[in-house]
Amino acid sequence: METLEQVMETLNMETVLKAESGPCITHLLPIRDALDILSGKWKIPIIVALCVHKRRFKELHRDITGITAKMLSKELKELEVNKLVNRAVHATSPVTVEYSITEYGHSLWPVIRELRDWGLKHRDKIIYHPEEA
Amino acid sequence: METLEQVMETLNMETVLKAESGPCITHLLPIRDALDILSGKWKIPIIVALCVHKRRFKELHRDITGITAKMLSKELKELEVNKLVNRAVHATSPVTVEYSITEYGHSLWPVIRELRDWGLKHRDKIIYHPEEA
DNA sequence: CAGCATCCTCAGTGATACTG
DNA sequence: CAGTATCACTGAGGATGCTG
Repeated sequence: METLEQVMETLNMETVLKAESGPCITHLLPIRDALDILSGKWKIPIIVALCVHKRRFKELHRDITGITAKMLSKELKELEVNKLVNRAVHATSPVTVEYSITEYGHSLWPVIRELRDWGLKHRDKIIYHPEEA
Repeated sequence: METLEQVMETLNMETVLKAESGPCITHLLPIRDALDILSGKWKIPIIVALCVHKRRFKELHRDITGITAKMLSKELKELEVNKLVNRAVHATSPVTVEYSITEYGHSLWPVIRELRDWGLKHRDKIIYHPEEA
C-alpha cells in the first residue's frame, strides 16, 4: 500500500508546482478537472437524480429544490459535453426531452463514493468530536 | 459489487432531493462537505506541497505559483479548522511558522487518488477521443 | 414543454499597501 | 517573517420575462 507521501512524490511536486506544462498536465490537472466537473451547487444533485431514473427537464426542475431553469439548462449542457449525461429529444408534440446517465457516467461512482465516505467521517469528526486534536 | 443505481437508491433520492434536513444530512451533504473542502483554486496545491514536506509560510508563498499572501493565509486557516493541516509557531526571532499535514490529512488520500484517476481517464476520453459517444 | 435573454447582486478573489 | 487591511473587480448564480 502506497502512502500519501509516496504518491505525492510521484506527483513530482517540486516540478509540478512551478510548471506551466509538462508533469502538471498528468498530475495536478486531472485532479482539478475532476473537481471542476463535480463542484458547483447543482452537479451532484442532478447526477444523483438521474441515477435513480431518467427524467425530463420539467421533472428535474421540479425534483431538484431551488434550481432555476437557467442553471439546470447550463449544468445539463456541461454534463452532456463531458458525456456524463445523455440528452434524448422525442418528436412528440410538444417535444419532450429525456435526460439520463450514460454508461460513462457510472465511472464516477468510485469518486462519489470516496467523497461521500470521507465526508461522512469528516462530519463525525468535526461536528461531533470537535475537541480532539 | 454495488452498482451506482443501487447506491443511489440507498441515498433515498426522492426524499433527499426535497428534504431540508433528515436523510439529506447523512447523504447529499457529506458529498458537498468533501467537495467544499477540496474545491477552489489553491487547496489541492497546498495539500500536495505540504505532503512532500512541511513548509513555512514564505516557502509556500514561493512554491505555489500565483497565490497571494491573503489567499494562502485564508486557505491555510480553513485547512487548519478542518484539521488537515497543522500550524506550529516557533519562538525564534523573528518568529517562524511551520505548516504540516496532519495524520488526519492522510485520510484524504483515497479521495484524491480517485479524483486523480478519474480525471486522468476523463482527460484521455474527452481530449484524445472526443468523437466517441 | 424546454429552454434562452436580460438584468442584477454579492461573495470570492486579486492587487497593493501596511503592521507586529 | 507572517501575516492583515483596504479597495476594486469578476463571475457564479438568482429573478423575471419571453420564445419555438
